[in-house]
Amino acid sequence: MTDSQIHDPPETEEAQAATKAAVFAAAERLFALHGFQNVSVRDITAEARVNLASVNYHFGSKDALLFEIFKRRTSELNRERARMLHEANERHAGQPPVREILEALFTPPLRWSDPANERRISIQFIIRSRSEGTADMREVLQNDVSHLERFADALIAARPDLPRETVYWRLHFCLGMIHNNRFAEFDRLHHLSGGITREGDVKALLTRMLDFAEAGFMA
Amino acid sequence: MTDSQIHDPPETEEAQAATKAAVFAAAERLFALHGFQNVSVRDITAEARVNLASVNYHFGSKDALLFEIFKRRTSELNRERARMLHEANERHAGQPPVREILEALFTPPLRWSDPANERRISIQFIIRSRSEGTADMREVLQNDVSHLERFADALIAARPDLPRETVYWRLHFCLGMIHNNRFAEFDRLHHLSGGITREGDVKALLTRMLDFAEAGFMA
DNA sequence: GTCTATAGATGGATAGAC
DNA sequence: GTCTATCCATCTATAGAC
Repeated sequence: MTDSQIHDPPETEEAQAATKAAVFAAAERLFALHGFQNVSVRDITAEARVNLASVNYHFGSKDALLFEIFKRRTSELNRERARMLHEANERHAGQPPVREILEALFTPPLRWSDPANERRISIQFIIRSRSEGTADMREVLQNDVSHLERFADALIAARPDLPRETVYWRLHFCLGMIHNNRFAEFDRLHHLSGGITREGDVKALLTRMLDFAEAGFMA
Repeated sequence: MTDSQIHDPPETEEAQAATKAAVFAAAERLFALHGFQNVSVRDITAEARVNLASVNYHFGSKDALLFEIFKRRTSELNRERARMLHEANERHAGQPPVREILEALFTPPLRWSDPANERRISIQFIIRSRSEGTADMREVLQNDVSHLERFADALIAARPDLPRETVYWRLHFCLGMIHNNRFAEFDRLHHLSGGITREGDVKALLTRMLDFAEAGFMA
């Protein structure tokens, strides 16, 4: 009679996945906009229109949810960068010039930053995790540098005349350029420049960044 | 120091000033090392070895304490930068070259970053306030750009051939280079490079940053 | 002025009903 | 599985004793 609850109906499973996805999306958005510590589990579940216990049920804890968002987005970003670096290697028989290496480093986060891109918020989340991340995230950032090593090696090969130390520092400067692309900094620049900077034009911004960084590497 | 000219009970006044200074120093240090939201009033008063109520008595609230540290350190930094820019102007009859303008922008925060400098922690506090600051601080950062305007104007005058928009973006890139000089990023770079980068040598780092940024501006 | 004790508010996590 | 009610820890801020 009332056996319909014994077997998991497909609707339930879909509803479960939908709930988890809603929590994930709401959390990423709120964390990216307001900071990790300024967003409570209650804020997330309210935004996602699910019940309060959903975060702990689906992810274990608030920190585990944070970490899962972090892992997914960084691995996606690293994959895109690695693919572009691979393509640059293929185009140039394993010896791409500095500009194309930097292009593989800059393009993915800038493509995500496009106002038309649904991942626009994800890159803000990633940038924020660099300064506000939990101990888990900081440990990953600290130890998981294999992805960056490939870029460092490529740059060293492209500029064998430079001391390796110099190349590492210049890579550090380039990363700083990327990490400064936060909403708040864009707004500040917009204000400073009297409104003539248009951060929505990510294609133009990419060219600007490449011009600046490539010249810096050639010094 | 200049407050000692008021004639009141010396011991009490000194003790009061000492307590306030101890709270200020402990707060700045803990905030810089662990982040604003991760440090409680209890942590601060314990570190300063004063009673729990001291923060509210001397500063009004935790946020007001944060804001007071922020105001003092940023005004000190801005003053040093303005003085160096002024000196560069005097050396070059009001038309300093790009490198000397950038030198006035980079030198103060790097001088503070020296391991031998007692303000080493202050610059970490300032950098952190850019991403974790309260609404008060963000409003100041957003609206108080008069200090940066002088640098932007000087750069525009030094490169009149460039579109103004380009100069603003390149200034933004330079600020990103500075803001990326966090302890955590230094550690990561140290790890990535196999230990060959020495961030303690701030004089060398300043030269590296100037070489990179100047070349970027000449593109 | 200093300090203890506590109010008042919030947040993460969970038990238990359904 | 979902959701409500609640526990418990923690924090800021403050009242009141001294």
